Amino acid sequence: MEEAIGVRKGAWTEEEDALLKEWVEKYGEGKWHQVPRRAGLNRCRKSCRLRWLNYLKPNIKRGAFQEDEVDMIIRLHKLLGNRWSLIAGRLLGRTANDVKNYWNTHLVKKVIYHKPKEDDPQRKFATKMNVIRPRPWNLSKSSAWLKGKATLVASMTPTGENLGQQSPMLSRRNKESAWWENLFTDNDLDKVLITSRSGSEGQRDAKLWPQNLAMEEEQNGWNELSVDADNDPDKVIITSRSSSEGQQGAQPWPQELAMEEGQNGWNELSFNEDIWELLGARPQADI
DNA sequence: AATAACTCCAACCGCCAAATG
DNA sequence: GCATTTGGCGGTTGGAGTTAT
Repeated sequence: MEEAIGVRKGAWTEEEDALLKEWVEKYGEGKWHQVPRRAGLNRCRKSCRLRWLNYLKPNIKRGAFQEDEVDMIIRLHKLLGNRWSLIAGRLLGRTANDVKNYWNTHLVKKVIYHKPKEDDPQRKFATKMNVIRPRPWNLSKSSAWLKGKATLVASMTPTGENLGQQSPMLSRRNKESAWWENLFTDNDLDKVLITSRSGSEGQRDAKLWPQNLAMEEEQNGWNELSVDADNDPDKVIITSRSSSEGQQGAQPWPQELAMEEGQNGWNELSFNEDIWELLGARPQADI
């Protein structure tokens, strides 16, 4: 099944790099299973792919991370979690491995999300939320959603009430596809909104964007993600609360970053703004 | 100068989902 | 519908280089 016995491991030699580079430049990326044999490399397909993506691919940026890159990593990590490939996709010339390594060696100790104290009286109102794990997907002729077979809208209230028709077969990728679809569109805004809120209770004010970013669900309850007004990335708060506890309208408070899959909460968000614009980033072209 | 401790990063590993037969 | 193959991802590790003692 997997790789053949006796393949080389460890650091790549210049000769191996040259062979791999030559093959990819000639035949293009992909078909990695063919690469070792046809390029004359005694390496596994995964090793070839990784070597190309992380080292040999043109336009890969080397050297220290710039201040703006670090800031972007921190902000995107707060939004996306350990989705290194997605984060790297927003940083020109950086690979997912670079970003991951940088995070693990430089940032993981520095960046601490707000955590509620054990005796925080408001802690009990916290509800666990579904983690939204968007993944890049490729359009395929067999994609169910493309054929209109998949139910993309599968909203749930924080109390677990299913608002839409959620197929039991709705895979994680389907959910993520839905997330991405809605990321750049403003449909279904009456179901789930991501919007800005003014400081006053319940008011929305798009002009204040992005001072205070909130996700609201106009159903039985609501959850929110907020960004502090002083734009200090270290003060970004990801929080949730349940209106069923009678706390709707209270000022946001730091909550445990408790976004977990399979719990009650929202499954889908709709952004009526370009989130990358808000983050000060533009999607990069493939590197 | 020797070596222990630490840092960094390239590479490997295991898992998952989509594609394919 | 099922089994296998493939591509891709995030987590982890090993070793080279650097710094501290």
